[in-house]
Amino acid sequence: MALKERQVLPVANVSVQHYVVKSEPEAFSWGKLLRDGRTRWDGVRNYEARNHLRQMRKGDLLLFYHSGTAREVVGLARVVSKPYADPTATEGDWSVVDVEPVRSLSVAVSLTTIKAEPSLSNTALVRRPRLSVAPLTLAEFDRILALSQPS
DNA sequence: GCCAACGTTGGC
DNA sequence: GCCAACGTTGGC
Repeated sequence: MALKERQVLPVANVSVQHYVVKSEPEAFSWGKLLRDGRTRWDGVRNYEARNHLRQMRKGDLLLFYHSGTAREVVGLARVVSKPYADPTATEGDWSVVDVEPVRSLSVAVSLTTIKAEPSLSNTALVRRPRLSVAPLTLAEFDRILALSQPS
């Protein structure tokens, strides 16, 4: 099932990297990204998260997670720019990428579901709850997408 | 709303 | 360079 998913993605090759990005829906929601069609993923002020942003390439795939009240993965997005300097930063050395939605997940995958899944016990969502931009292995990415398929 | 986790800052 | 204080994030 996850394989079938990947076949319909616009960019599907082995060099694609996978990440999870978080946002509180009150601050910036998946729905807003769908409406806007594209956004600049700015405001990251954590070095580890920034370094992940800097490693991103065009075509990399992002799971979009709602933190705070929702606590679920709700969408699939992709990186559509190289990393570049965050124009909202008044001091310091921060980076952004531009992001576009690919599609909403059929069923949102809750943090509860993710925590109950043994194969996902090492994900940043479980182990690094405060890290807002984190890499996923292909297996983790595929597993979360598989959990989003209605049975 | 609380608080644990944890990253950052600044005094020494 | 250590570490206490502080601020922020995000789960509960």
